[in-house]
Amino acid sequence: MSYQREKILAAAVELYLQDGLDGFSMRKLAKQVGVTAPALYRHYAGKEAVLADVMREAHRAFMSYLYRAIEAPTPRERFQGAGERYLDFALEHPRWHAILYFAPEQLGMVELPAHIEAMSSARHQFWIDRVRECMDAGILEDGDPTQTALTLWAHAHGLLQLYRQGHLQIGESEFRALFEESGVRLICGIATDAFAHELAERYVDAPTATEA
Amino acid sequence: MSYQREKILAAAVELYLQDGLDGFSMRKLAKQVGVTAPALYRHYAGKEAVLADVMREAHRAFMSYLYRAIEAPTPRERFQGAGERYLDFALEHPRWHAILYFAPEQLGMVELPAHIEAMSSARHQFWIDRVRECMDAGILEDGDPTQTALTLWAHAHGLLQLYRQGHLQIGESEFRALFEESGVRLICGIATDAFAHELAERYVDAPTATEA
DNA sequence: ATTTGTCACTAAACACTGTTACGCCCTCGT
DNA sequence: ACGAGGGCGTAACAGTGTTTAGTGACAAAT
Repeated sequence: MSYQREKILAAAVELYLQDGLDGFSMRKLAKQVGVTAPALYRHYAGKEAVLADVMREAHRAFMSYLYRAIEAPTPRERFQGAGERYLDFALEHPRWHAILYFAPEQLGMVELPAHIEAMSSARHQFWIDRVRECMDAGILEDGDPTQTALTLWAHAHGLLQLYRQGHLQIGESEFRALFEESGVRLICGIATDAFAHELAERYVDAPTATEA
Repeated sequence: MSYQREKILAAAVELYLQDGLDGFSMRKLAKQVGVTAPALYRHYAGKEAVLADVMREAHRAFMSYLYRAIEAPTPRERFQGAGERYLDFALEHPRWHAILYFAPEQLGMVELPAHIEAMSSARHQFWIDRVRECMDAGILEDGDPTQTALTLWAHAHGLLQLYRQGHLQIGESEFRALFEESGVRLICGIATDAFAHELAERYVDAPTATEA
């Protein structure tokens, strides 16, 4: 990893955080580094390679947020803390959060690079671990932690996506409250007991939220 | 609404569905219509205006899917049917589903046009109505239907987003099953009874999923 | 019947974009 | 001292959204 490549990456991160994905161009990046655009191609194969590295930095930043939560003493606090760190990261660094979930084609790729896929899987695994230890602690209903974690992930990700794109016409503090309330709803379930019982009979593998 | 404008819109829809947002250019569109690019500007203010109309068509197509579900006789069937139509639309017409949730900046806008916001709100209202009548029918726990609908919407949207972007490494049929199972988990809740009780005490407004 | 005016269109251009080919220069190893 | 190679700049290509200026046709008005 040459010195110049690191310099380019640092400038790319700064440029992306400042101007977003649409405002990110190789010529702007070159100007910020202090060279002409073609010079960048000595160190990076193309724009997509630069953005892949920026994505990697975003993953790292995100991970550093999440891993702060595992210092808490109990599974429940780790679980809740991770949720809070997730929300903090997304709201404090919206551009970094956004790049984590850009479709490959938006970045000019056909598929995400392997090392990005790996970090994405690691993140997923983090949630699975949080869910599993909560199941072991008797806080979450037993079941496949992978699936339960996915349900949680999808819900949190979906809420953030809707907020970030303006589909929810509310401010940040209201959204924080809404995020928490919606999470509670997801954890407690939204069905009446009668309906939950009926569903539990039909989907035997599903967590029941019942038992008398 | 002139004849030529309709012709341009039809070509734009075709071009978008074929080549996606990245492959969509004013020059390609002009070629498909049979004119040169600047001619388009007599009928549309710019690319963003064309895309806004394409978005409107996508909303209409989506609505036509959703509204098929309200023919069912019971609230529960309408609710479940709407969920199925939602999934059908997203999987059968991924490009049309995608444009519904593109960020304004991706389309070169600062904010979504008012008529798009309106259709988005109408869609949200559709879900609120489904939730409300399920609450009235005693299938879903009483509460603010707006909030419960949002929880459901976020979950479904998040799952689809994750699937569409390849974060879930599975095929379509597996995803359909996963989508349904995750929905059941959301409706029944993922917490144990003890934890759900505790949460319900702290968040008095939240649905309880308890009561003996 | 001639003029006027409006409307849709084309050609050319501007300011961008990502990327490549070519040539220059400087440094490093021999 | 001298070749080799790496880093860089210039110019260029193909593409983008958009604007300006000019052309032609056709309808309305005098």
